[in-house]
Amino acid sequence: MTGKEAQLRQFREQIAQRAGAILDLEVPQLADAISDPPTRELGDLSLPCFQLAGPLKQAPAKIASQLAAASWDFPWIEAVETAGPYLNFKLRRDQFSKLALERVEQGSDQWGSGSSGHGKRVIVEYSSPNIAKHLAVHHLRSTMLGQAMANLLRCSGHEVVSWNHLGDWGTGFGKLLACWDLFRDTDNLDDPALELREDPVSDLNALYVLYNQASESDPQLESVARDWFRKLEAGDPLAVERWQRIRSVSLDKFDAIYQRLGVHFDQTIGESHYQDAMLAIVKELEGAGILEQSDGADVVRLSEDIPPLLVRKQDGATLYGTRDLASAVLRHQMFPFDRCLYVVDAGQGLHFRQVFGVLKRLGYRWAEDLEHAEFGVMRLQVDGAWKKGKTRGGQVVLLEAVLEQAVQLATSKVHSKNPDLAEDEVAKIAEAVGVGAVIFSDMKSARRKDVNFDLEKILSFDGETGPYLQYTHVRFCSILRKASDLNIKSGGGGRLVEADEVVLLKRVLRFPEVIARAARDAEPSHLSQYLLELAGEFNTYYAQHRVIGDDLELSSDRLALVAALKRTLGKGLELLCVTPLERM
RNA sequence: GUCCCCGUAGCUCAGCUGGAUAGAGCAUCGGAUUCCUAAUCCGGAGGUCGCAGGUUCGAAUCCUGCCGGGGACGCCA
Repeated sequence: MTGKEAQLRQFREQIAQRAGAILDLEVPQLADAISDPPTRELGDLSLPCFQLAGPLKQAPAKIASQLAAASWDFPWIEAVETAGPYLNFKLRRDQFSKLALERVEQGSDQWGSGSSGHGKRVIVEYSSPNIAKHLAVHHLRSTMLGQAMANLLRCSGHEVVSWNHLGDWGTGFGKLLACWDLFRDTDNLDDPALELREDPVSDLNALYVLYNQASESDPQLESVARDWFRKLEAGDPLAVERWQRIRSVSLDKFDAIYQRLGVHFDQTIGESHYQDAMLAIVKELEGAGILEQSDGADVVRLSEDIPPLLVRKQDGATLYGTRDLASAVLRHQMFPFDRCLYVVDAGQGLHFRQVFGVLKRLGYRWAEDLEHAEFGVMRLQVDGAWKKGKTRGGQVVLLEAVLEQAVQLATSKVHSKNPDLAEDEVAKIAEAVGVGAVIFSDMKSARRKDVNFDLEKILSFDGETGPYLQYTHVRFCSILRKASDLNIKSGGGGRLVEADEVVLLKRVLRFPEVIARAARDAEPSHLSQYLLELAGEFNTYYAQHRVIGDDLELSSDRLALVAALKRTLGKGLELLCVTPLERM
């Protein structure tokens, strides 16, 4: 509850409540209407009176004057003035800054967290790569957006189950299982054993390519692969063992990268897990009488503007959609949820509408709580033009390679900026800066927008970037370090009377609201944008004022402001999986 | 053809539930470093918010139509 109290909203609500009392009028959402005036000269908070005009049958400007004439005896209000239909409040800065800092302090480690999700459970599905392949840059979107959403939801009080829906099943794996025998002379996967290799996934990929080349001249190979997959489905011990090993080395590789990115899953359940559940769901569809035959396949019809969902092929095999139906049912059994997010690219929009639609037809009320948190495609530069990055044609850019490049560049930059640092510290900082730059660039703008993966831009580290935020955080830390050396303690804030100090405090107090909104909309960019604004405002302030100066008491109050900013930016960066740094 | 997403400065994007003069970054031009990190800051230039209607006291924001870009549309995932 501390979190909820420590918001700018509390100040707005007090104003709204008083306005209602003066006018003897109930206006439910009045506090939401209170915002910032366009210029500082006009005041610090503003209440537009348009909405009040209707119920009161008076001109907005007249209502504003009436309100201005009444008593506003809050200790933190200095003056109330009208500007036409707007009622503008000037804050009493000494009081306001004191209250504001107190509220951040009350939040302590919980600063930013709220209670909007209290008692609610959310499942977030994201990342969901295919085993036996490398994570590529295009996996970054789902992985980081999903992790940030999970963090934001958790921070706003939800119980979150993060879910990795692994692509670990399908006829394609038959080929890999066959490779063990087919290419013994080229690469015997038991010698050295897959698990002991430096890069087992690359070796598997190489064999996969060999297989596809071979099958062009020898069509028989296709059926060999099918046989192996059939064996796998039937539970043949050798097939299962080989598949397990592929799965296991793949997961090890994923985990290494997930760890670098700050990504963690509560559940890693692959498509292989739904064999029985799929049979059950098909039976259920039959029982409900909504499974129909169409061209020899089984489909479920939906409303007019959506094509039917294909549940079973002519040969009786199940499909992607069947798996998603089964998975949704199982999820709800395991963790009855209030909301279930699928962080999957926008191209799957129709697919999810179909799956959700079928579950609704089955009468599952929780189907309303399924949500496709779609995002735009990542495009790569190919011959000067931006193209969707697909695995075809070997054009895939490995995520690890991108991270390496970013870290390398960061390393040389740290060296030149800070030559005195120890080597292991440089490595740590460069890792955080390089990886942070890549992550932040992906979460800076609205998730629905397509993004061009512009490595040059990502590695520029200037302007609205992850490193910019980290640098700002480093400034906070430097100031606090210096103060600590000089033995200056944080003050209560009563001397923060500069206009830009009020701006900064208002910004800080908005933090919990921003998190709640970002969690509600499953939109990490709300937080990214907020942090950029906070950093920008501070850096402007920093250029004009000294925090630690001759006036000891003023210094200690400004230190408290810096501490509040540091707490806010630090927490915000963590939520976005960017590491806040002490130096760089 | 049907459906979904997008269209704001040269480029990349913010703009909350409609509110006062539409904001950043990059690029460009000019400036700031005896002092808490210049990965920063300040200033200049740059916009009929795709177009046309409508709703409203008020529209970049909501509704309709059109134009442009991207994507998806049954036996892949």
